[in-house]
Amino acid sequence: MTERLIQSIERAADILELFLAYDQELSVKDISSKLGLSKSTVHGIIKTLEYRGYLQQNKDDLKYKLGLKLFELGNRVSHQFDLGKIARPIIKKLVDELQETVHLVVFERGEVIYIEKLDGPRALRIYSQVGKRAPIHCTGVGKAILAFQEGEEINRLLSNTNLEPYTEYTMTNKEELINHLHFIREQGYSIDDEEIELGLKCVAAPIFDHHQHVIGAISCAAPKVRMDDVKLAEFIPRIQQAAESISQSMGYKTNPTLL
Amino acid sequence: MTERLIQSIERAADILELFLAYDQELSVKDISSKLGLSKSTVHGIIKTLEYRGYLQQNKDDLKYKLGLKLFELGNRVSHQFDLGKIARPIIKKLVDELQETVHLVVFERGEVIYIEKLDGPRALRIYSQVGKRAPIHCTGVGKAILAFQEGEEINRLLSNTNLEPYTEYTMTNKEELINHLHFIREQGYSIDDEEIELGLKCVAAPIFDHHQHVIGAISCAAPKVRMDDVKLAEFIPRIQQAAESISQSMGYKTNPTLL
DNA sequence: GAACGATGTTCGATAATGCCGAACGATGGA
DNA sequence: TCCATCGTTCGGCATTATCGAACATCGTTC
Repeated sequence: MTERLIQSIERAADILELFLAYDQELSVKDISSKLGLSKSTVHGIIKTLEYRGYLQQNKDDLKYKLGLKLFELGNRVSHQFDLGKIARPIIKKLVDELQETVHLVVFERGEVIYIEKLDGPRALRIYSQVGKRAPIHCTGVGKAILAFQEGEEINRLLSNTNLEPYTEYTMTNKEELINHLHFIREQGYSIDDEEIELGLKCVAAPIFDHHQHVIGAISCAAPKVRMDDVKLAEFIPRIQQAAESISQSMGYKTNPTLL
Repeated sequence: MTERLIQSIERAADILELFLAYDQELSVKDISSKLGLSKSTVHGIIKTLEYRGYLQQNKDDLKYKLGLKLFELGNRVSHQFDLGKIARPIIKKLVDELQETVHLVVFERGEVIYIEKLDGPRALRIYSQVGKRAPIHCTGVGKAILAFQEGEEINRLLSNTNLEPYTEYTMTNKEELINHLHFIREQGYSIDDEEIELGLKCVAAPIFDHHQHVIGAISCAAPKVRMDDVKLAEFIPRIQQAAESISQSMGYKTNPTLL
């Protein structure tokens, strides 16, 4: 596949995505030095993006930040997601039943992104945030998605990742992780036991589309102290059932030959 | 101001924004005919946008839709908005008090966009949607923002608008509207009485920043039947108070010489 | 208050590259 | 099987995005 990509659009994308990495206002100088482009080039791109509402300039310090047009577009994306629409009532019911925080993520192009988060009644401060990426190797949802990839996809995805240790319990050995993924695939759900954040435990199950491909996952997250074996035994079938019911709404048909 | 904008970025923006206008999947053909560009040009731009995650192709019908990268970026924008963060608890309190739906909008570059919406306990199906634009001439928030513009700004903004009638009560006469705006400015709040949707009544008040410029507005929306004069008299000071308290959090200082 | 530094903005020349038209490929329907 | 439709590739040309340098603007220092 010999792509012929358009340079200036890529540069515009580079600039926009710089704001994802830094999460602060950036000056022309900042951007040009970080990307290794001349000030005037960056200036031209930025002014175009500003003109179209993709960036906005702070009139006090002349620095730039992401603009409202992206808010508008981003919001439209979430409405496009049938998955979100279908899953919302099911997730709501799950939160009511389990009294804990539930997440919905989608998987696309090797990335796992939180698209819905419904807090349980009890407070829980955790990493996850709608719109942010989830690591694939140390979250319940990431591992659930990874485990159900077809063929060499697991290896491909893991070769692009460097198994960053978030806590002392994060699996950083590739062999070990792959074995663990096979186990997850057999049992049909995944557990994250303080692998991304100390004191946090999650149970997750994969969601499939009508092609039997994994398109996302849901998880229930709670402090480890509230997640004992009894609770776990109670939560697991609920989450699997919810995931299955979402999958069926996406057109997924249970295939007896697969398992 | 002799802008030197970058064509291919503008074209990319044109394509992305086409999805705002049509809200459906679009094919290469659709896009090229709607924009008057050759198929190959559109193809190049689209593939670049897809490569970067700004569009995604439906593998079944080869059509495109907005991609997850925009979701990620758009979500980051909303977090950038101090206004949203500051206003949320105040809005929540307002909904509790009034038991009706409250909106928060921002004003930027002539556009009014809903950035927060908190439903009251009683159901209410209305036009507004987070991320969508609000018309300026026939919504409470739009008129509140318009009324407090400086100098010739009102005329400039209205000259770009064609006062589209949404209902039989929408003001479509420019002179009449401008008089009405002066009145709103004097009384400090605006009312929308079935001007955008039959049966819907809103009260709105403007939000100012530390430069005394209007940066947004909040409104309370309810079915007209629930919004009688008694309720109105009760709601107006609450909404004005909430708006003022948000303004003060934004650094706004009440200026006695202004009123 | 003048000189300086740092950064944003403008401008002209040039080489790169994005654009179009035409051809090719793939798919589905008649 | 042929045809129609649409997505994709390719080569040549003219457009235009890029860079460096100059200019503007702001804040700071002495």
